[in-house]
Amino acid sequence: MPARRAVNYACPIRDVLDRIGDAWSLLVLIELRNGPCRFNALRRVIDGISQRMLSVTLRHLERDGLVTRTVLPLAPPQVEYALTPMGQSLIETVEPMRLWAEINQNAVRESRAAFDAKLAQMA
Amino acid sequence: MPARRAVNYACPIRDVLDRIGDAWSLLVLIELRNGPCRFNALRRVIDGISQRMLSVTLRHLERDGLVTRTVLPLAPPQVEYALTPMGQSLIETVEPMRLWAEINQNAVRESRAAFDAKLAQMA
DNA sequence: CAGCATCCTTCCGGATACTG
DNA sequence: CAGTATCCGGAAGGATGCTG
Repeated sequence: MPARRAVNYACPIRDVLDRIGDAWSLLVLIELRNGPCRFNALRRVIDGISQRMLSVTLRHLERDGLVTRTVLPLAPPQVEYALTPMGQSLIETVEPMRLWAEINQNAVRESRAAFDAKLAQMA
Repeated sequence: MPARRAVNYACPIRDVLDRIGDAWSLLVLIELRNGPCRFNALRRVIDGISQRMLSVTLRHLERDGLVTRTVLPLAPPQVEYALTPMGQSLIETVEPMRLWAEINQNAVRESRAAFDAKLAQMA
C-alpha cells in the first residue's frame, strides 16, 4: 500500500498505532507491566497468541526500544522480556483510551445495534 | 482468526483499537475536527485514501456512533459527515499518545537503527 | 526452552466499472 | 456527487516441523 505509507510517515502518531494497533502488541506490553516475563510464560498468559506472532511481536517491540530481551546463561536457556521506561510511559498514555472504552462501550454497542437494525429493516 | 477474537471481546480497549487502529479511521476523525465535511472533500484532503476505503471507514465510524451522516436534499446530492460528541471525546483521548509519539519518535528511530545495525553486523 | 523457516490459507484493500 | 459491486494481487498470520 504505497499511498498509505506516504501518509504514515507524515504522521508520527501512525507510527504508534502501527505498533500497538495490531492485535497483540498492546496485550504483551500490558502483561509485562506485571514485571519481567519469559517467552512461554507470556505465551500461556496471552490467550490465543501463536508462537509465531508472539515472536514477531516481541521482536518489533524490542526493535522499537519498548521492551528488553535478556538471555540468561542457563541450561536450558531462559529469555526474559521486560518493559523499558519508554515502553512503560507508552502504556500509560493508553490509559485515557482504555477509560473511554469502558465508559462508552455500551453506547458503541447500542449504536451498532441500531445501525444494523435500520439496515436490516431496509432490506 | 478465532483465537484472537476471544481475546478481543474480553478487552474493551481492543474494540477501540480495532476501530482507530486501522490506517484511515483516525485520519478521518482528525480531519472532521475542523468541522463537517463532504465525501469528496474528505477524499481530497486525506491524501492517498481510495474511494472504497473512505466509504468503508465512514460506514464503520457511523455504525459506532462516532460520526453522523446527513444527506442534504439537493441536486446534485450532498452528504455531510460530522463528529458526534462521542467521536469528539474519543479523539481527545488520543492526544496523550500523539504527544508521546512526538516526544519519543527520535528515540524510537534510533532504537530501530541500532537494532538493525546489530542485526546486519551479525550477518 | 525459545525460537526460526516453510507452506498455505485467508482476507484486506486497490483498481475498475457501474448506479441513484 | 456519492457512493456500490466485482475482481484480483499481495501481505498477514496459523500450522507444522526443525534447531541451538
